[in-house]
Amino acid sequence: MKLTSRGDYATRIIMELSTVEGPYPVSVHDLAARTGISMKYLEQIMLRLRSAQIVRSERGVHGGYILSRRPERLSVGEVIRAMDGPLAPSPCASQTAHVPCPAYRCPSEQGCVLRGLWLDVRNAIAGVLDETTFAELAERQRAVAGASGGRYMI
Amino acid sequence: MKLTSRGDYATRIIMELSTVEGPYPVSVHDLAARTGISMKYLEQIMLRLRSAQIVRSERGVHGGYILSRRPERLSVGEVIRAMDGPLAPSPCASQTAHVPCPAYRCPSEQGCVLRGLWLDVRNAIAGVLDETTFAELAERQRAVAGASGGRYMI
DNA sequence: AGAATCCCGACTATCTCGATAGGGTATTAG
DNA sequence: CTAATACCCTATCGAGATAGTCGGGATTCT
Repeated sequence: MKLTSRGDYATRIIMELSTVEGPYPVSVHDLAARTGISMKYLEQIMLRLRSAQIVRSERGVHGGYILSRRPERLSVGEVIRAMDGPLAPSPCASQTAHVPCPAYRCPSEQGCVLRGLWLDVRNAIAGVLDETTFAELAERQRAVAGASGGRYMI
Repeated sequence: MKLTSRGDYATRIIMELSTVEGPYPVSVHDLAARTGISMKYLEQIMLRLRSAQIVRSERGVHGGYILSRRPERLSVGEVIRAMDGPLAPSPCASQTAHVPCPAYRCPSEQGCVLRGLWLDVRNAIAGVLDETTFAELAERQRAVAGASGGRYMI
């Protein structure tokens, strides 16, 4: 049930973008500096985020990436799905990209006990990730930063 | 957040073993026939399950594998962990195999907002998988099999 | 024009997954 | 005792994903 580094990185990046007032565009260069991710790899991640319409880009000298929605309306689940695919542990339990099991193994989805279980797991995961917005994460960030008199900590 | 086929298979296998009265040993040959998994691959899975002490084996002519505990005391979580590792999406959020993030990326686990989130996800997953026993699954299986006048369906 | 920036495809190691293969060891039936 | 039945163990392999890296092209601003 692992998260890939892409998913983890993307979440960090979007957190970073969520704390930008403005909004004004942030360049890959700046994002790399702020997160410690290599520029080239970060660039790839940004392309995926853009094709998922989570960010939009502006080209040219003062270009960069901007959230395409306000952090209040952007959930962690969307970002993870854009990077790592469906949240469900098995395709047969996915709500956003459902694929049934091969028929010879699972003759009926309705009657499949395991699918019911994977569905419970999927719902548990989605319950957390789809209900957590980046506004909420930014809020938590401010709380811990304030409490610890804190330096940058992502 | 994917389950591997090993995890899926192992769950099916243990479900199968949970419905064996006795208990008496079931051979790899029989398990393969009942689940449709190739014998050789199934054998490997059984070795892992044995080294995790989820099943024990008996060698010789009437040998095979037996659950080492009653299905009431065996959770799906244990089986998944034995096959696919920790349930947590990130090692820093694992309770059974905790590994901190590199310090340059995450100076303090206490203050890490993302770790908090991954921990929520981990707890959501574990809440389902550690609370579901194979006795419970076998019960559900009987319920749907009865309701549909049912044939073998795993 | 030139600098900063995004855009895009190719490339490369490394790993894991899913499986197959082949032989070794214990137990028991006959 | 021996053959059959089973588990035990290690090695190997192809395909695909992961985690990056690299080089250059296109766009925009100064």
